[in-house]
Amino acid sequence: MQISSRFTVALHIFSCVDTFGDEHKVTSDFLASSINTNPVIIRRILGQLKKAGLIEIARGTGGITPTRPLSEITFYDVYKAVDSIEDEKLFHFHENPNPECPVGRNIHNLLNDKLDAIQKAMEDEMRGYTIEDLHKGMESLLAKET
Amino acid sequence: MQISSRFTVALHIFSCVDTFGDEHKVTSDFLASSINTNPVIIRRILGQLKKAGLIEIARGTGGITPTRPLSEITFYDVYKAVDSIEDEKLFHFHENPNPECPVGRNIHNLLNDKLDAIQKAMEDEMRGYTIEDLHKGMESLLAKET
DNA sequence: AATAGAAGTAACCGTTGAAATTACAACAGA
DNA sequence: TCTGTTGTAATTTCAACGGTTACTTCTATT
Repeated sequence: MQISSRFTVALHIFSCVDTFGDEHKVTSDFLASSINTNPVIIRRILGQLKKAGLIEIARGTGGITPTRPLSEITFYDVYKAVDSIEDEKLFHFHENPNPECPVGRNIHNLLNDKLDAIQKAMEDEMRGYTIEDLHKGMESLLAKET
Repeated sequence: MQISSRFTVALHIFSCVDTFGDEHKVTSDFLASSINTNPVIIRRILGQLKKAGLIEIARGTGGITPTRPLSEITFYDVYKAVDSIEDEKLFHFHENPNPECPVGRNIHNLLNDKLDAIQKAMEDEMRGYTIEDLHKGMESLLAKET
């Protein structure tokens, strides 16, 4: 099972905004063309990023602005914004194990902190990468293109 | 998006085998009852664990045997066995970004190693927990039950 | 004030994967 | 041979994702 592409699409969006935002406006149509998807898909993801307080969106005229310095927006922030439901854990249990079975009634409690630790390890690594890292990496790649 | 319950179900199976395996045989029907699901679901997961070389299954008579010491079976082994497809990464990209867009043609390459590092952080943490840990933890919980 | 460009959003579709279920074939031990 | 159990195919239901159309709302510009 894979994490939905909304996450990588959101990072793609940030990269476009950082790279092109100064020269011309970055609209959902433009982004959809770069990513090769539908503008509505983009708008839905933009809506999630906005709802999470990561960007502001200018209506009518178009244009996307991060609300804080790029170095303060981590991959984790983006992930949480587009790819998680309130209180949803990464792992999930089969519902209603048999309480009459000793294992059944204890397994949830036994696994919980271990699974949380695994999820936390992933999220901590995510916190180690910022949109600024992404921006600099992209600049470096583009400089190499000739 | 969540990782499928096959992972926690597989851990539940191991816990049952460890806890009850000496006293009576642990069949797919018994496991299905403890987990509260269908025996066929169990058999399919058992098939994956067997295919991965983690257990052996006695046909006809029933009975599940781990193929190596419990301390040498990690959560990662179980996860890989039941919840991943050959060469499938945890994250995935939207297919075919626009090669005419500078960001579109570089984003994949730019993100790849970062996403791999995040996935690896999760998997490394998974390697830190073994079926033996699980077994001991369950014994401890059961001892506390009175 | 009217217009044009763009975001917001509802409604619907097709595809995919998970979980569940039924049914039956294959196998091993008594 | 009979019985219990695994192996597996076929089917169903459901939810989520990605895609698409169509329309409304908003804002800058003319």
